[in-house]
Amino acid sequence: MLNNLTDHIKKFIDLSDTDIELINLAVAVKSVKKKAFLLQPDQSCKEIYFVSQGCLRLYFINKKLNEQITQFAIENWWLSDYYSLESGKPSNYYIQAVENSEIISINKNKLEELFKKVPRLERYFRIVQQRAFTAAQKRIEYIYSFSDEERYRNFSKRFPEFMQRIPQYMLASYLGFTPQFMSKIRAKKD
Amino acid sequence: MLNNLTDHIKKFIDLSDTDIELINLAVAVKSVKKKAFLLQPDQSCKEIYFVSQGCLRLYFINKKLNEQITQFAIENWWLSDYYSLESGKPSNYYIQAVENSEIISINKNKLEELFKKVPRLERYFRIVQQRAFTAAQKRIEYIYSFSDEERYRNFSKRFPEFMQRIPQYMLASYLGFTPQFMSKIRAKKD
DNA sequence: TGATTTTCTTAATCTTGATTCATTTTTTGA
DNA sequence: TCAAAAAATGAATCAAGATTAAGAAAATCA
Repeated sequence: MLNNLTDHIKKFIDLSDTDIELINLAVAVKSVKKKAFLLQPDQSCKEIYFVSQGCLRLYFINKKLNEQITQFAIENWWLSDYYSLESGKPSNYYIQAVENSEIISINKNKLEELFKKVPRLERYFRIVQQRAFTAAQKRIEYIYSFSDEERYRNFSKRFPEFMQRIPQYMLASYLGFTPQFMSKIRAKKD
Repeated sequence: MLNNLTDHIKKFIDLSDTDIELINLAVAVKSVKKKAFLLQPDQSCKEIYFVSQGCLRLYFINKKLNEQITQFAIENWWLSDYYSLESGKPSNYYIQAVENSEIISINKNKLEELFKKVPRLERYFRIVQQRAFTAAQKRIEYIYSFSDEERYRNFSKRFPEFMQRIPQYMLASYLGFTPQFMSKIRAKKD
């Protein structure tokens, strides 16, 4: 549903019918099956992804050869490897669908053209980026404030619905500890 | 020097002389003595800060009553508590000068007015926020990729000049470990 | 629906970095 | 310039969470 994107944008800026048409011409809608990849290491990232429906994860393989998830994206979130996108360098990351998902993508160059045609979109993305940055900061604050066990309990209190949607080992990875440790703390009390 | 700010902006977007005037009218320049505070907990954060000269740090007091630094800002970096800024809620953070510094501040409301007069600034801040987010992501990647010792060695290789500017205990705090542990790994080899 | 793959659990041992407490070195400011 | 405060070091003990190695339970799919 293309509307999911423009509806989201309308929460932050006004859009004329022409604006909406221009946006819809610039984007592409993809149905992505669970476990399918939108980005793999050594590809350079050319697009940003808006989750219209479903869930994506961003992860890399660390030195111990485990998957390390650094972000999830659910409905109304953007996801990309901005480092690769900006630098043009090959990514270290995978972007993979955690569920069957509907994704709206915009190519980097098309987005630049779109900014020229609809300059107010700069404002929308400024706000979106600021929020993403704020969330990343909060995450760093949490990492340094709480023990792994506390972060797990905290997360399960704050996002009980989301926990239903993903396997536990993915949450363990996102929180930065092993599935074994997660079992241990879950066994204590839940 | 007001020029430091407009010069930085000009790296990303074109500015007319009028734009520059409007920007300079909206901002305030402050000389900030080492250890002076720009923000303290329970105040709500009303401004964003651009470091024209010097160094700022953003930190909070964690549950163990230690200072936890989450960001530094040196020349040409912006710093703020965006969470407090956006929500209007009282901050949990201190923003403090690490060195005698020259800081250019913009009040939140003045910035909104300025965006109306110079809409291209939305683009500048979009790019700045995207880079800040990318840096925060990289930081999270590092936290989960490397041991504390590896992160220390990594940091000292990548930013030798910056390490000269700040006390070691601040770097230990930023990297998330104790000064004692830092002494230990420095003693091994340097 | 049964076989295979994926996910979760348990337990023993090991490691990294915290804690505590004391001392030394460096910086600052009156 | 010297006293006080701030910063860095050292060593002993401790704890959170990793690792390793099974095995059990759930989900998937042909």
